Amino acid sequence: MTARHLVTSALPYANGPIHLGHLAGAYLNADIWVRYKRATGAEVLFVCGTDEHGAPILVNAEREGLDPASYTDRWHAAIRRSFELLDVRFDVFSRTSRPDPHHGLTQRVFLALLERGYVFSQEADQLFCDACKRGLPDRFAVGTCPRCEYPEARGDECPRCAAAFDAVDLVAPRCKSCGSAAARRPSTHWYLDLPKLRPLLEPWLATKRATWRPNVLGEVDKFLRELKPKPITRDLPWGVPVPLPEAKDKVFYVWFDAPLGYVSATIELCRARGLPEDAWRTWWQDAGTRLVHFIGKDNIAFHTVIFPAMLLGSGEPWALPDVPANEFLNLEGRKFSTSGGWFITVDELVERYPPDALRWTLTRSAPETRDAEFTFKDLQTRVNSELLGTFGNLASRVLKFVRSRYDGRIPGPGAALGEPEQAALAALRAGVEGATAELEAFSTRGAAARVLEVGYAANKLIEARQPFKVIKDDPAQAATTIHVACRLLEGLAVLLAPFVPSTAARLWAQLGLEGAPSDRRWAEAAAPGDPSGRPVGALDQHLFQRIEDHQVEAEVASLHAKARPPVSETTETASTPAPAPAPAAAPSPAPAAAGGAPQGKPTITYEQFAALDLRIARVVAAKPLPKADKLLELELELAGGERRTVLSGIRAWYAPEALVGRQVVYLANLAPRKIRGVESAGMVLAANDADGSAVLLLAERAVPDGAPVS
RNA sequence: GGCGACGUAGCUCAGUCGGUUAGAGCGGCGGCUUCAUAAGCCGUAGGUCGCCGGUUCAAGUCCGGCCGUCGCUACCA
Repeated sequence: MTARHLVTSALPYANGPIHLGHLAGAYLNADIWVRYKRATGAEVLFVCGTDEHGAPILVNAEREGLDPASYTDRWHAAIRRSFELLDVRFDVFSRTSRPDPHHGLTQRVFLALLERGYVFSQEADQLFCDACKRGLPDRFAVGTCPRCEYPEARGDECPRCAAAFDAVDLVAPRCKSCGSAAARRPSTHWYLDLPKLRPLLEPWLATKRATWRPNVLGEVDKFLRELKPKPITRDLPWGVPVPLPEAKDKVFYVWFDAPLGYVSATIELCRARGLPEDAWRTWWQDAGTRLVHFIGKDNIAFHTVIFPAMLLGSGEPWALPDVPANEFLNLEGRKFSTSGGWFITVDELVERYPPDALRWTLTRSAPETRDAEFTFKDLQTRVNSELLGTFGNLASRVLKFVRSRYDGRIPGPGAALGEPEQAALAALRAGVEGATAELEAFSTRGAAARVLEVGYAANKLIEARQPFKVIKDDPAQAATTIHVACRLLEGLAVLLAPFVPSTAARLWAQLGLEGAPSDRRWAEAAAPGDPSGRPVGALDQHLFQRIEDHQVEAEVASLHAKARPPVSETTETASTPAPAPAPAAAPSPAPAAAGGAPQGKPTITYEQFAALDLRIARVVAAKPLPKADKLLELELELAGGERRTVLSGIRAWYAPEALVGRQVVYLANLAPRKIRGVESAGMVLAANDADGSAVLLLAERAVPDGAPVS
């Protein structure tokens, strides 16, 4: 078995708080696994850090009037603190915005890939609109479909024949906004040639098929089927610069540099420890190291295909990972939604509950095989019934008995071990074995269940022997039982340590042991030492505190109070003062959203503005468009009962029935466009919120339908 | 819409390679116990394993179709 392990947790994107869903998905399980591995004597490095590049951070920083560096400073600090509060202890928690070593490393890997032919640049003609004086991304170009000659094809796809192509393939391309003919200008982009890397990738993946989870393999296969070159450069002022003279003003796409953040964090740590400059290679480029990426299901393709492809293609002997990806955690029956207010931050929960209560609950409900659920009722059950009822009460009943009947010293075995004692010790050994097997398969949830079973067995021993009763007639027997129970508690402290570290340490002290349970080797949990005669420690504090019904009710109520209704009603104005800007924090590395910053557009004349036929229109009917997740088909009424059908991509944020009767702002003279088989006449105006959600512009008070807007 | 994962007791979830009467915890009901934090232990009720079809001596498990949930992706004039 490999004794050196490099463990990573997905780099959180530095634009929002960490919530329970993130924790359960990729951080807590990693922390537990690392603690377990260390207890087996393995050498482990646990690295993480914030992912700080990409357009969303740039945009959000701008909105708050901050430069991206100070913006990410804030979130980096907040996220780091949240992990500390829950005792998730990384060896290093870095950030991808540090030029040294992160930028240098990223550039070096890029150059290696380039040199070996796995990155190619394409000086593709990019469409430019000279009238608008800007480049035309796919979406802003229209033209004639090269395949079916449909005259209104979009830049990337033909709505009629469904052909996919590049904007420059369009026949007679023109600018979508002003309609003038588009010019071509060469522009260079760099691509990671994934199809070319496939031969390196597949032999390695083949070795993983037997052990990886089905959810992971499913994503891998899906991604491999559609493997195509991926662009790795962008025109942004924030990111790792592309180290080529011809790539001035270009940076790497955030997904390219982010996973290398794992490596740069390692380099940073080695430096901080004063090791030689190449020491990090022991962790990343030595056959004796096992690499494990803990991530959520949204990140699978990046960690199983793209990042390994980058490493393989660079020609250095990189370690390649195992990828235990979790599914998602829901909260009280709904998805976590930062923008919808349906979330709880770690910081806020730690004010009311001990970290260990949260760690245990999240572990027991971890979404290892499918989406799972966190509820406060569940927290209560797991704390009251499992932690307190099974473990806490066990410690209490046994140790207090030692205190009161044996003068505070653990008795030696007064008699030979009987069947119940043997059975209990066998259960402990089985627990160690079972938990080990689960952990080796990356199931912290399964392992916790096995530890719980040891607790059950210990309680059964007490019931079977009734030492509190037997002590009168057969003191030797009672002493034997209590002696064995103390050994079980010692084993349990070792087993519990990765899951509930601070509680395990307190139990350790209550047992009168020196040091900490994490000092003890994991396998030795099965055979605790002889505690005879050892004085127990202070018992003035219970291991766990009960969670009362009223607490559960209060939590659920306050969650509902701060939540916006899911998709039911249009948001009322003028209420929430929009406190913390909290766009969804995607566990990352993830690709940046494609939508770039709405850069300031060129000044236009009044005539140009007046060319827009803006009007107020009443929504008289609304229904989801079939086969489209985002689109709503709206029936609008203008003056004199004139009706228009318009499509709008707001389905995620507005329930159709809630829109009927509302007066929206409508652009009436936009060229009609057929989408998904339905012709949309014009568009309804909406603002884009920080998290990308749409907020409709509505008439502040009722006006006649069709009223002009100017 | 395409692709993927999932759908098991009132609730939360286990079920390895197809193999006897499908399991656990919580909740319900009945009992025991009082060392212990109203904690513990025993027993019991409760399931058409989403639906339909197929393969097989045998299907919760494999295959196909359908429905539902979630994710990725497309649509967001």
